[in-house]
Parts: sequence; structure tokens; C-alpha cells
Amino acid sequence: MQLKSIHILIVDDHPMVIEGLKTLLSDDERVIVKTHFINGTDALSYLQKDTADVILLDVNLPDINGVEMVPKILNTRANIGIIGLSTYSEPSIINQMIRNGVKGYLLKNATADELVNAIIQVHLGNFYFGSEVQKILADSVTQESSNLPKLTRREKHVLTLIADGKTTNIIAEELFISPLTVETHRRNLMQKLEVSNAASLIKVAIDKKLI
Amino acid sequence: MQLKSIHILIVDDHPMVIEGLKTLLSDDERVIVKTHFINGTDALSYLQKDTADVILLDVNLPDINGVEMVPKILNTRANIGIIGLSTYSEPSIINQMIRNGVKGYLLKNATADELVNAIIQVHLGNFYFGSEVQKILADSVTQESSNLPKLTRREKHVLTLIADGKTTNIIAEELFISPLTVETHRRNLMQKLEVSNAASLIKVAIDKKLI
DNA sequence: ATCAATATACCGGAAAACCAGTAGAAAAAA
DNA sequence: TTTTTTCTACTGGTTTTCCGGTATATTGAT
Repeated sequence: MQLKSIHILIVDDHPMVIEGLKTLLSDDERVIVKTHFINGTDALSYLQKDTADVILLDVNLPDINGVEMVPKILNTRANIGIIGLSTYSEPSIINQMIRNGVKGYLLKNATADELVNAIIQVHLGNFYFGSEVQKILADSVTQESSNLPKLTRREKHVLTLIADGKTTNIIAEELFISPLTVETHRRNLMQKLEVSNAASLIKVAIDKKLI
Repeated sequence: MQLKSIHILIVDDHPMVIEGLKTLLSDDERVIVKTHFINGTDALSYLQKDTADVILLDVNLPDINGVEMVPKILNTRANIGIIGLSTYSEPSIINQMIRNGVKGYLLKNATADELVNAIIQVHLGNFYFGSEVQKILADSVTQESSNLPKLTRREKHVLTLIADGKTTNIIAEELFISPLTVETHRRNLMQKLEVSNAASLIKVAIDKKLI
């Protein structure tokens, strides 16, 4: 029934992880580990000539950041499925990986079942995220959306105009109000978001998804 | 074999879509459409008392924005799977939906197969995105990552410090260089990103994923 | 009708950012 | 090794932001 196995590439600098993955996958005939690399550069140069179906990519490589690896891989071989791997859990990293194009993400404590499942789904072109990863992502959303400072309509408006790079005077003209008023709004915004200048105001506003 | 059908809730203000979905799903005994709502408010108040397994949620509702609906739904019923639906394709909308917690996303030209597949996968706790949706997301990543202004290492570093709300003088102290140099870096950054102040510098830097 | 929140506006002064240039040293690329 | 890029630093001046207050009109909710 199984005519063609899925070819796997492992990119990870921990020998233990490599061996562990190989062992976990050796029992399943649907997948076959082609080879492995212990750094990003070697993996990328391999992909110049050869290819694979699915890459298991560690986030913490010695040379190239895993997050940066993803677009590099996809630029070379657009239809490789990439599954991110890491021991820990930072939601921002996972989010970046997803944005950059990984199709799956697993923590290294994933079971053989999960691993094979992820590989198969990703190879089919679907997404697969381990249950712990999903929990982490869900938590990061709810956590961030809590304790949001309440901005008034006017403040939100002024905020977006500041983000557009408009000065107090320009904003005042656009809103037909005094520059002094605009400044008050800006100051209230900064106070509410607990920052001391416009640059970080924009930063935390975006972080808190107010823009 | 099929003991329990997956209970579906449709939230969409287009009668044609509602009927279409119901017809597409009527043939499959694994899913059963419980009821539907033509606006967000009614759907939310329904969820106060009753529940469902999977919600098919239109993005363009008359009262509440679909993007905002998602967290509202998940706050009430955390383990409902939400599948976003829309006719068109704006990547930013899809991204927002995903960030807010949808488990799937389909365009309205999805086939019955895709639809049922998505429902089943989402109900299992997995993600499912239609092939067109995946293409859109992939395009948006590569498109945005192109024509990026090239920042030097030092500039990137200064950029993040600015985003942290640090002033020129503070940054100079941290980097053991003259404030005048830091200012030069800031000005070069602003020129490269084509903005005229630090606030919008941070904005476009985040937009272009340089931070 | 009343109270709280919001939007409006001001003063004066200090700090920081912004602009237009120039230019040498160090590092990286050719 | 030469060339290019990056990092560094400066002068001198203008504009804008930031801070600590204060204060009234308007709007929204109860």
C-alpha cells in the first residue's frame, strides 16, 4: 500500500535529538530520514542540489537563527514542508516561525505518533501543531488581550495619526482642533501605555494590538 | 460507525451562503448544522446558553466585525473550533483571524470536501486552511519580505533600542559611542524607511518585520 | 437631572528630536 | 590591494516633543 515514503531532513545541532528522531521514525515505513545536518549553512547548501519532502528544523542552530532559516529554505525549495522544533515555548518565536512559513511546530517532547502525524499532514499541505504548542499560542493571545488599557475613540484616532508619522500640528489641522489638545491626547496615550515617547508608544500599541 | 455528528453553527448574513452551506453539508452524516445566525450579537447570546462543536464564521457581519467576534466566542466557549469564511482574500484579515484564534479558514468557493475536511480537522483540534488561503498567506509573506531596505547590524540594534523607548543619549551610553553617532544612525534609519520621525519609524519597521 | 468620562484648551520651560551638511576611521567586499 | 560600505563623529540651527500643572465645555450614562 505504501509506495513512496516521505523523505525527511533533520536540521538540529544536538546529536541526541537527531538520534532520538531517527529512532522514533525508524519504525514507521511511511517516512524515511534521508540525512541530517548540524547547522543551517550545510543544510542550505545541500538544498541547492538535493531536496526532501519535509524538514524538521530546530530553532536554535549554532550559525543561523531558525526563524531566518525558514524563508531561506522556502526561497530555494518552495514546496518543502517545514516543521519547527524546539525544547521550550516562547510564543513570539512560534508566531514568527508561522509567519515565515512553517507548516507545523512541535515541542521536542512530542510522541512518535504526533511526529508522524505532523509529517504526514504537512506533507499533504496541511498545518499541524502539537497540542502543547496550540495551548501556548492560545494562552499568548488571551494573555495579551487581557489588561488592555482603555483608549477613547479620539485617542485611538490620534494614535493612528501619530503612527502615520504626523506631527502634533498636522494632526491638529486634520482634526480641526488645537495643537495643544492633540498634545494632551498624546500625553494621555503615553501615560496609559506607560511609555515616555512616541516611538515606544507605537511599539507597545502594536504589541497590544491597539493599532 | 458514526455515533455522534459534529454540531455546526453558521454565522453569516447572506441567506444564499447559509443555504449553500446547509446543502453542501446535508449529504454528510458526520456533520449536522444545528442552527444559523445572521449577525454576531444573536450568535453570541445563543452561545451564552447553548453551544456547538464548530462555528462557520463569516468575516463580514453587519453588526460585529468577524475578527472581533473570535475572541468573544472563545471567551464564552473556549473549546469551540472556529472556521473563518470570506469571499475575498485580504491577507491581513486572515492573519488577524488566526492570531485571534480561528482554527481554520476557507474562501467561500471551497468544495464540500474541503468544507467537511476542515470541520473534521478543526473538531479534532487541528488547524485547517484551504489551499487558496495558504497561497494567499504564502504570497503575503514573500511579497512583504521583498524590497526590504537593507539595514546594517548597528542600525538594527539602534532600531530596537529606539523601539524600547530609549533616547539618543541613553542609547549612546549603552553602546559606548557618541550621541551624535546614534543620531546619525537614527537619521539613516529614517531615510531608509522613508519616514520623518521615530514614531512612524517604529511603525513601518514593525510592518516590514524588521523588529 | 446629575455625575463621570471625554474632549477640549492653555502656560512655561526643559529635553529631545530633526535637518543639512561634512568627513575620517574601520571593516568588509571586490 | 583597492574600493565600497559601515561606523563613527562633528557644527549649528530649527522644530517638535515632553513634562507638570490647570481648567472648562461637551457628552454619555444612571
